[in-house]
Amino acid sequence: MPHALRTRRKTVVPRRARGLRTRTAILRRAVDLASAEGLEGLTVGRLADDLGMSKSGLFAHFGSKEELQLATVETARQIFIDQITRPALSAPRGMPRLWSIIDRWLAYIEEGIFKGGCFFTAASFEFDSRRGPVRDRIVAIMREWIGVLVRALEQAQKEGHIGANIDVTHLAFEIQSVAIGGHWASQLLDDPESYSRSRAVMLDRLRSVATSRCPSLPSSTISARRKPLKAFVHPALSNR
Amino acid sequence: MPHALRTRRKTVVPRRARGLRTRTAILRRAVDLASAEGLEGLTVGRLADDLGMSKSGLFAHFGSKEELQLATVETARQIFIDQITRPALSAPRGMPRLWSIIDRWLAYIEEGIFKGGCFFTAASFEFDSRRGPVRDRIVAIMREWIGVLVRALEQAQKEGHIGANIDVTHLAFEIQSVAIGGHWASQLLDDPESYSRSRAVMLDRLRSVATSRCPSLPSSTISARRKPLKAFVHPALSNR
DNA sequence: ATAAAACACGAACGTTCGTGCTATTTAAAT
DNA sequence: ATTTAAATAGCACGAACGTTCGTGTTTTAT
Repeated sequence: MPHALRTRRKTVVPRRARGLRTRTAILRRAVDLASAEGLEGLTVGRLADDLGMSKSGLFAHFGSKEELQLATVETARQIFIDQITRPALSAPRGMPRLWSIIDRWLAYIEEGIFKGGCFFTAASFEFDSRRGPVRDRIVAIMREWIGVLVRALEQAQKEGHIGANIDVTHLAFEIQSVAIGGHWASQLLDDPESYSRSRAVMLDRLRSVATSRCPSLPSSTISARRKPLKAFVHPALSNR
Repeated sequence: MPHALRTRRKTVVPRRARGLRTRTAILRRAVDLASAEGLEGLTVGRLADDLGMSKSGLFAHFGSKEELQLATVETARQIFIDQITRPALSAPRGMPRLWSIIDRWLAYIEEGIFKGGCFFTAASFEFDSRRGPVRDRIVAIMREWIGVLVRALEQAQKEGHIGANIDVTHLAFEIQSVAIGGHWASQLLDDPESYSRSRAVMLDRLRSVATSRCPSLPSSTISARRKPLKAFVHPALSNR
């Protein structure tokens, strides 16, 4: 809901121990709420009630809703790094590290900690047709994420784990697409197998580009027949 | 914005020539606006201004915002059927028809008629964490769409165009994922090659499951090196 | 031509939102 | 213990939203 005169306040800088603690608590809750109801659906009043504090008290920590959203995005990014990309660095370069990233990502979502699935997938589609700093930040983080995938693939190529003729950008796009597809099937269609489906597809794709020098990947689960997605056939198309 | 007591008005039934004409004009514009700014971002006042009529005058055609949203969704579905699935029926069953569906879908989006890309992709992610009739309808239409893909794949299998051991549900999920991925790359990252990327991936996947009896598919554009997705590398991950 | 029905408009409603201003509480520093 | 600044609360605002209502205007039916 854009205001006629958007007054954007600067971030509130001076902060002591207590303030920093509540600020952290606010943001932790904000990420959770925003993953479920979006960064815009996350209202100041709602968030304040949820934490048992006043609207204005909470608001004072950020100075504007936009700053709150930016801080929430930053917090989500930090969680993602702590839970997924950084731990994956302990895996050997190349395919093992790539798979570690993917597997941790899927496992983290599958745990269902955030009701709304992947925070950034939701944020991507919420802000893809808007303007301003929040969108810009989300775009930058998503480019960063694609960069992580591409780099891991390039390393796998350099290690000889995947063929030298493989277009890694292409493959990164496929991986990202299937990840988003999992979000879609899970959140919209309530498909309980959505993420295992994503995992299986990614595994299949990676296996198809792997060389004999590639360290072993987890055993494929594709061969096992899985339940079909529930689907209705459009009447106009049912007549052969 | 949920009201304490949601008063849901019945649809306004009695309608004659003039009313039907303006109603059609409203919905045509509504689909366009909603594809860009979402079904919720589509406000009654905004839409009315856009069409040079009064809020209340427009509102009277639907009785509630929810009914307006439902009618908009229905209109979008009809456009989709008219532009994509129905014309594709003229192609021979099996792989040609499947590719006709996919190609028309991508071509229609690529024309950029709707600023917000694919209406249903946007709507899917906007309503995936909500409740109510609008979400339910979107889910049903998406299941219908998956059904179209699965059925086309099954026919291709029956015609011997693709291998009998192929899991068509799996493949339909991949196709849908890559389509959504194209939307993502186009709308969020402003990647001008996004949809041609989607097309290339789908073509590649279909080619990999095609038999020798499969009628020819368009020539692949994959081999040609394409520009990489713009990406930054996360500092924490740049250290090997 | 006239009555009835359908359509459109303007003004106002109640609510929710982000935001600003001022007072009060809390915790740290002296 | 007193001072001082940060942290929170209380209250009110203007704007935008969906919605209602009374009234005028156009179209259709008789």
